[in-house]
Amino acid sequence: MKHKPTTPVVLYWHRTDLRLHDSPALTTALSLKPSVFIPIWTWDPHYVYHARVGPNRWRFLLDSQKDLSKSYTTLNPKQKLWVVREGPMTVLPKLWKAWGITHLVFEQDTDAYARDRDEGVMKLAEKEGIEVIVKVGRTLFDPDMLVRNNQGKPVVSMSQVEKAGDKINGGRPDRPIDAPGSVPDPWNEERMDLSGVEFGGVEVEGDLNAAYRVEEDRQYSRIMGPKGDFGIPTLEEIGIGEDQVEGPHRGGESVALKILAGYIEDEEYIGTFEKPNTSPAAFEPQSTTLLSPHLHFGSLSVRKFFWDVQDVFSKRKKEKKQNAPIPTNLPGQLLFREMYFAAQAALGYKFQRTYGNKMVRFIDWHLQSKTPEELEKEGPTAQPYHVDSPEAEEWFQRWREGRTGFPWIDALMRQLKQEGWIHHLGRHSVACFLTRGGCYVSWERGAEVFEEWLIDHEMASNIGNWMWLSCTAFYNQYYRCYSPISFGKKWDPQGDFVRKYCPELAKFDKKYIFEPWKAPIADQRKWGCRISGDGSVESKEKMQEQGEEQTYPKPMFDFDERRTFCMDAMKNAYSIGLHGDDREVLNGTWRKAFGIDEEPSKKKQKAK
DNA sequence: CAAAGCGTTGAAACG
DNA sequence: CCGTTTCAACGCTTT
Repeated sequence: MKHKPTTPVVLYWHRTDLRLHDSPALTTALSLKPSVFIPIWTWDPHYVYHARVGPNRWRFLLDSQKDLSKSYTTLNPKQKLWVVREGPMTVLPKLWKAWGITHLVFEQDTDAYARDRDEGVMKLAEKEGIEVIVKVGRTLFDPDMLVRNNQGKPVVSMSQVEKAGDKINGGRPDRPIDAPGSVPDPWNEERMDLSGVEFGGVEVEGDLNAAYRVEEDRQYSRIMGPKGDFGIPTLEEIGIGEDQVEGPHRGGESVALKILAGYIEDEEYIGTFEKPNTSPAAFEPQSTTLLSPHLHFGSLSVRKFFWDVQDVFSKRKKEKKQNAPIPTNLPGQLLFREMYFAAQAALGYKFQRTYGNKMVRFIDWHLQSKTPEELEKEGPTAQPYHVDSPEAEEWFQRWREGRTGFPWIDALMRQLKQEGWIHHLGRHSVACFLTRGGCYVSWERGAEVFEEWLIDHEMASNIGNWMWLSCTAFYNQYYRCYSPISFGKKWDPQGDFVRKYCPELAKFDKKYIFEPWKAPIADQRKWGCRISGDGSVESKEKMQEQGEEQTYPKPMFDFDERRTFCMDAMKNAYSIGLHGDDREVLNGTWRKAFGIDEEPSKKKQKAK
């Protein structure tokens, strides 16, 4: 039998659980009565260079880390969040050795990369004789358990989630746990110092976020950080200029708890909240809670959110007040999250893409992802998709940059880029527009843009929602299509939302605000903005030479024409009925099934 | 104007 | 006659 030290030296590994309240893993770690307790964050180069992360999310993460670190220091002046700069697989064994660690504790993570990483770490720890404790705390239910309760299949509907959830504690997640009132000391300064430990270096090749680095990247030089103090990275170290971070949304557990408490106080809001009735055009304040980024970084516990809302529901029920029903109410929103986590858990890496994914319908989109084999051949700097149509590529770029010429779409995309958040229904609008209701571009392109810009980016929810909106999984009523004109008018009848994010249209009458190209040229002149060109820098400059100060692009296509095209194409693709794991998709012969594998000359003949 | 698909239900068929 | 299986019809899909 192995000798167990009586005084545990506990390494607590924070990842997407940047909080002290309701953390089963942290509570367990402290219940070991550690003689030494070291809460760390590993600044993982995988996330830094190989996940798409825009400036707003970087700041949100740094906010969250700073807030947590401060909370630790408040509990114990010797404590903070100790940030180490290196990949976990190489740096953790160094820490175990240098600090004489006996226990490693962390919260179960959810996406495929994180689960692989954790499995690797656990194997290493076992070899080194470190005891590892993992607790579920990121979701209401253990996603693996939801899958097991659904006959091992990914859950694809709300009723399946409820049924599978009912088998766990009768559908009632555990109540939240209080934050600790104290934390033990780390080692003394001398023993904490890792100056003598060799820095392993990092692989920077294929940096997906290189475009944001306007300053020198100084994140990695030593394990203890450039200042040697285990400090939280700064935006300057990451190479991001302050002026790139425009959004108003800030991170941190104390911010999250304050926001939640504010909503909980408003019992009418909590009790009557129905997502479909909240406006995607509302800003300052927005119509939903905006707690999603806090759920992502774990600065808010989902169980705390769930039970605080349930308690308001119970109170209202006693008072004989109606509560909004599942799935449109707040708990329902959290259950959708569970559905996506469980689908991800069931499929692993395959969940993230079409290729090899049995749950996702195959559609002959433009800008299809390259296969893993193609990407392997082309190396880490490869373009991730095929440009099968220069026109579709142009549409995709214009969508991304908010210059489609449809003000509703452009306002949303600009809000997304500037602030890192848009309302759920706004996401529906732009996602439908890019895929089945406009551009007919692969949902995987859209998911990559959302991954980059959303401060609340969560792999499972992002991928799941893109499948939903593109009608490739979870949802299939492709004939229900969002119109960028009438849907905008419905939610923003005065056009205020459009005017805020497309300020060049600020003076346009509401009659034309969603279709500015229909405004007479005299009015366009009067309102100080000509509808012309494609919104690119070149096209704007050209107009300026002609004396037009401001321009807004013409619509990049006729929407009704595109809607008809897309619906016919979706109907065709549905009737062909391929899925991501079908042979034709894996070996590229799907083109034949769709009749687009022929030589161009043959195709022309056929068209006649 | 209709397009899809899942789960439920209840009647009919079956053994 | 009864219990079981099958299948078509129907209602519901967060927006």
